[in-house]
Amino acid sequence: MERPGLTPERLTRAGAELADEVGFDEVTISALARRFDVKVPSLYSHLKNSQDLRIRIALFALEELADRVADAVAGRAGRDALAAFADAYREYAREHPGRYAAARLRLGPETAAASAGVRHAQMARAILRGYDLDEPAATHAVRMLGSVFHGYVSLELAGGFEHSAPAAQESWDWIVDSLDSLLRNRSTT
Amino acid sequence: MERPGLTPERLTRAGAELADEVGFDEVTISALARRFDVKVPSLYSHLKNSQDLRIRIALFALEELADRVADAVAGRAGRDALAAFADAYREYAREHPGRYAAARLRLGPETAAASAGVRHAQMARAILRGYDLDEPAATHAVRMLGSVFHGYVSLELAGGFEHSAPAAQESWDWIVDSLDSLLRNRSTT
DNA sequence: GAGTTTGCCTATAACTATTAGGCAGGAGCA
DNA sequence: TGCTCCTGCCTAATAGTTATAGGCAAACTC
Repeated sequence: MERPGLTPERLTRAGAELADEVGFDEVTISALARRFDVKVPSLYSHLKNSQDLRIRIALFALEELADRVADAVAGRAGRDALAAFADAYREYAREHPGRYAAARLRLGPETAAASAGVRHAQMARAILRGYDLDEPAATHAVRMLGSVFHGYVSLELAGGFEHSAPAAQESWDWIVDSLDSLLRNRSTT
Repeated sequence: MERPGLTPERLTRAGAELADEVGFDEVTISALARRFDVKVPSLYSHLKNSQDLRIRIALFALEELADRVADAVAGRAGRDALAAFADAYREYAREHPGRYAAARLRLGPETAAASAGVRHAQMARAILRGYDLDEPAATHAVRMLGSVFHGYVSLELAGGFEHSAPAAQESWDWIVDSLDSLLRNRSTT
């Protein structure tokens, strides 16, 4: 009898793929066991429970997304950086809807503090360095950017813009443009 | 044996209350049956299945929220209307987190078209009348407002602003203010 | 090569969703 | 008042998911 060689990492990765295929809410220990052709209780040697699986997928997605965003904004500044930042989020969500949903999972304070969520916040602040905002405006702006991007992406994923003109891409460009000029207007210089 | 007098409407309302207490995802046919002190299969005379229950709660929440928003913006225009619109959403979400989550349930095209979701879109457009935007800018703006408000509220409900200064209310005011000036700048007049 | 550990297994129990079919009490009619 | 019917909640049964306990054999350790 060949051992499938289960590990928390492999299970997490497979869980992320499963999430993209069937939706994060549909990620279940049972489905994961089926995918590895293994009985359900076998997974409990590697995962505490199904919430543990969800959290692992969330942390994995946060890391992966942070890497992508970091890569996208590297070497850019100002409007360019803002657009790269925004597009990185949107593209990740479109490519990996299940992982994106996972990244929105509510984490406990300790878990959140140890997650790549911290990098996300740092990168958002870095983007804003190009706009010369002082506190508390910079914090407000970070929150606004997070809200717009997350809100737009989740409405788009929910199909909100599917059956109406203009295309989602056009509104996205318009919004990124608007945010750029808004932030420039709010600049202290 | 007294009959509890179940109806789809009573079940929907109780489901909405349950959602606010335990979260929309935790709303279950079983929990609802317990709440009415009735056996689980009894509910199937009134509800097609658990997805049907979810959809009913979603439609109920959309109606209730639309009523609130309509009430809030009545007789207002411009910045005033924008703030009232925004606050109505945020307050509803804070007061009824489960119902708010329900209102974000993905509905089928036919169901969505027959829901109060249509009124929401109309109200957003009405707010923008005060800013003289032409198409397609008006549509872009509707999408942006929806994104910001939904994004902010869902990040706030997820606890994203809990452990950092400044208070969520301050950022909210700053954002509404910023959107107002952004829209005025984009005005055609 | 014996002993130990690891990793997947069977068995079991609880909860949820769903369907089928039964029974009793209230509504309508004589 | 008595009969019938039908509505509304019931019991019974099946299936899927989560979770725990304990077994057994393959794979490391020395």
